[in-house]
Amino acid sequence: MIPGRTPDTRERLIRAAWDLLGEGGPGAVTLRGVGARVGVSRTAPYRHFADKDALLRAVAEQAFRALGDRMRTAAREADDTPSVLRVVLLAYIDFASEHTEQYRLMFGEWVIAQKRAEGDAGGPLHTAALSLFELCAGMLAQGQREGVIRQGDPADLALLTWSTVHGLMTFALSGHLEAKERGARTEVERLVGEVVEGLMARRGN
Amino acid sequence: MIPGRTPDTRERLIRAAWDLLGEGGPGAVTLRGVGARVGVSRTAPYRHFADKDALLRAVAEQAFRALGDRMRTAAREADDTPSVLRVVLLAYIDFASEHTEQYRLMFGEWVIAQKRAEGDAGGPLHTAALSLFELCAGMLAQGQREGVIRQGDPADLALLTWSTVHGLMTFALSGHLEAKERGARTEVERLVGEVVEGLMARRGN
DNA sequence: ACCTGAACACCGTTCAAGT
DNA sequence: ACCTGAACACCGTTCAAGT
Repeated sequence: MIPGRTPDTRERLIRAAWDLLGEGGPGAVTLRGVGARVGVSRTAPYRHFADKDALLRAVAEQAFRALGDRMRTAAREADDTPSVLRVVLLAYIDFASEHTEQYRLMFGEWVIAQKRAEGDAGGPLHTAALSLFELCAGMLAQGQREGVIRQGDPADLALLTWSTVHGLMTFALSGHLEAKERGARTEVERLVGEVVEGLMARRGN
Repeated sequence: MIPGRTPDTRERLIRAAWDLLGEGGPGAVTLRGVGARVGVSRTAPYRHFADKDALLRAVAEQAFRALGDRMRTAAREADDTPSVLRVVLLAYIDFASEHTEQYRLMFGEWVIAQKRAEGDAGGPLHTAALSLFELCAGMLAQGQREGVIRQGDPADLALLTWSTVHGLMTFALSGHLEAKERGARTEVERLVGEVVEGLMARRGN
């Protein structure tokens, strides 16, 4: 009688797609496989989602939510602004490293067409991405008020910072970075430190 | 009798795949379609490539070559170092904007598994990416010697710069950026300017 | 309201056979 | 050396039919 006590089919389909994606990449996510894992027929998902992309969109939304939660939780654990920035960015790359396939779903090639299918602005996918951006911009604006982050449009700083971290993550995941040095994770961590360093206000400026 | 006078089937298959990719995205590239465009059967490509991925790898290699040529040509048109940096980065985003699908092939999700299939290091895909990186690092090192680019490991600077530009491009192409303001191209151009600004040496440092 | 099974159109890939 | 046609296993998706 309590709604949501046992996960309904819709929720279980999303979970199954999430797991299959994480285990075997995009190629491993088939409606047949998702149905089988949940214990329904291969056409059952069509009762809950318009098509395969709609199911994957729900997975991406959940990934955005999980990443946002993780960043906000990390933010609560630090007190001063430069450290909170570093901690949040590290939480970001940790999520991307642990959930590689979900991360690629959020920012990869596939998502562009999906946002258009959602109606460009206003869709949950766009809202979720915007919320992450605003979290980042808000932290930078706070730091500027405290005088520890350098001047400039906080939206520009946030976009540039996010772009750099995303770019680093992309190169790390694609192996373009890995070849240079063993331990891509440590390498990215160090470079994120440099990014934060570059955001700090300079004495007398 | 002159070898390469008329393009052979292999070359025409690559060209057809490049065109289909550009016109309709990854979904439009099918071995059947490629064969049809060239005027051979759908199984003919297997006489020239091990499988579909091998054909796409050849397309990616050509894209890397085209991007490299474009950057080097742009570099020759500018004289002083700060301007050459800006010009080369703009050539980069121009290529990415004009050949969106090919650009995604070079740095998207697909390429990771491919590099592994190539044998991680030493493969043409990895060599091509490394060559672009070294072009960027070389320009920065030259600028440091001239005293116009700030201190730091040129490899780090190159990686951070490239990551930022690639990240900006990703967000622009994915529409995450586009929503904020009309004219994503102008926006990216302005932000690339900020990136170059951040690389300049500061007086007295 | 939710699920099923059969069917359809489309893939990549293999292989025996042709020139 | 290069190409072909038939065939196979696998997709997403539709639809009439069941409870």
